[in-house]
Amino acid sequence: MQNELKIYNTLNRETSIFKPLHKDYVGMYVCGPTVYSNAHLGNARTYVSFDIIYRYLLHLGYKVRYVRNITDAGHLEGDRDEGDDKFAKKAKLEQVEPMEIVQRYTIDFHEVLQQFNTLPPSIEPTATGHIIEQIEMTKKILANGYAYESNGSIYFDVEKFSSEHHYTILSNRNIEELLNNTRELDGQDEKKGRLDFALWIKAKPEHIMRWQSPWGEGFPGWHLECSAMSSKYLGNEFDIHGGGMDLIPTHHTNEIAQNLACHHTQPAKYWIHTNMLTVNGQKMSKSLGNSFLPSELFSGNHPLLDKGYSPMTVRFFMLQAHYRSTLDFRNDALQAAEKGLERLMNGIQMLEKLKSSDSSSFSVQDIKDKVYKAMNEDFNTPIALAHLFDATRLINLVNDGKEQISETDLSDLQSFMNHFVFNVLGLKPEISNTGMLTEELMQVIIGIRSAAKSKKDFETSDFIRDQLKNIGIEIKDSKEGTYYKIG
RNA sequence: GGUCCUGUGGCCGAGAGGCUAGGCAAGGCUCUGCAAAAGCUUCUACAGCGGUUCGAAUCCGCUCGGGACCUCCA
Repeated sequence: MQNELKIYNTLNRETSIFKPLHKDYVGMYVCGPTVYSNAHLGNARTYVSFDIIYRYLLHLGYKVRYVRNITDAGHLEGDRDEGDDKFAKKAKLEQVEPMEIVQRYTIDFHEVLQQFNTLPPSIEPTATGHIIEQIEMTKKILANGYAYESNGSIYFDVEKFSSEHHYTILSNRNIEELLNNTRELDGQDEKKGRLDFALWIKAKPEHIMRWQSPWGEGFPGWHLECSAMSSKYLGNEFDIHGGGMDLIPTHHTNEIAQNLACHHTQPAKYWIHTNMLTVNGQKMSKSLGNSFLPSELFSGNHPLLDKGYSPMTVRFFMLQAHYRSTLDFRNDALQAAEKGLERLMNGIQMLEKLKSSDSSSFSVQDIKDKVYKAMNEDFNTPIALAHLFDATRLINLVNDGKEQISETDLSDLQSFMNHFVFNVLGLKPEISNTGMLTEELMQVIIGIRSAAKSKKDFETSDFIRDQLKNIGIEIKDSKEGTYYKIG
């Protein structure tokens, strides 16, 4: 099963069988957030997508080292390589220390990802914790002749690099066009070429976040940190490098260039890129001002939403689309996901109560094979889910006595469904946080109502039901008994 | 302006030459004191035009929509 996993690789735009560099081990680096503001839902989608990839690799038995950085310095506004970085800017705005900004939004990021039930990475390095490594790398790139100093800053020489290497291998862009693109350049005297980017930036006097370097006080360029940290924790060559698609043309392109210029190796064997989350057909982004905060989504406190949706509904919603497709975010679609998730979860609950027969009228192995096949096709979660829904239908049919399942098949299906849905897809049952007292009180009330019902005192039973409904508690009678739902 | 991607039923979304995706919604049925829920089941599709092919949603061309990147972005 393991050897059948296929991954789409941005490097050659082909889907091919995944072969790790070292048998049974996988090194995976994913570009993390720049923590200068709240994580929005688009950010969350990327990390949920890589969470699925991480979980599935673990499920296949790989020992995975998953490194995801926190960018807490050096990320410039624009590519002008001048002025304040994002942290200093925000810090000024909010009148706090830059590291307070970093702290606040790092915590926010972790909280958001936890709500979406993503597993933490193995290592989560920060840019500020790896200044020395970045300086060392800059030195090497300088020594190798792919960078130059200009007014206390160090720039990567793209033109020189591209004469020897395929600079645009990831983006598949035409380098000549990029170089000749007559887009407006405002005050770029320091750089030789318009594509050149900063490895190290000289700090202005008012700049707070600054470090001592051979070239004076300054701070590192954004692209360098990922190169430095991935090399440090995963080696010069590792298996998977991931991130959002929007990182392809600049950030990842430059990362590859830096690694080649420094170590003479292409860092990752497989480059995986996730697609964007859109709102009404447009990319969700901070600059467009159409981003959703997860908290707004959970509470429903947003003009585009009718109501709030739980983190698991949103996670499920994301899984219903392939990670390389754009996913359009809208109220109706969330509503549909909420119902769909409920159906799947009900199926899993039902599975526990199923009675087995002497033989099975359908093949459990067949279901499992189809689900694995889908996941092996570049982590195709929508198809995997489709087959899990087929399984759900069969579970319900067994319950209705229209299909049969043997004892061994039943326990096989139980462990498979539970493991796959909870551990691989990372869904979890939503626990109502009403507490034990509410639960006990509800059981008392339901008991009274059931007693009235059995005496055919429907006036009383309906009265209880109506009163509860008024305070937002719904009573539902089913064959298995009466249960309630809050909200 | 340049480069590239994309257009699937009421909605979201898979598929990528012949074989039903799936979920939601809608209709029917079952269960039920009633209601709700739940379950089963049915239906509706491949932007338009032309071409290749025995056969196209899937390949090619054109037209018309939508989007991304070329600036920071997950």
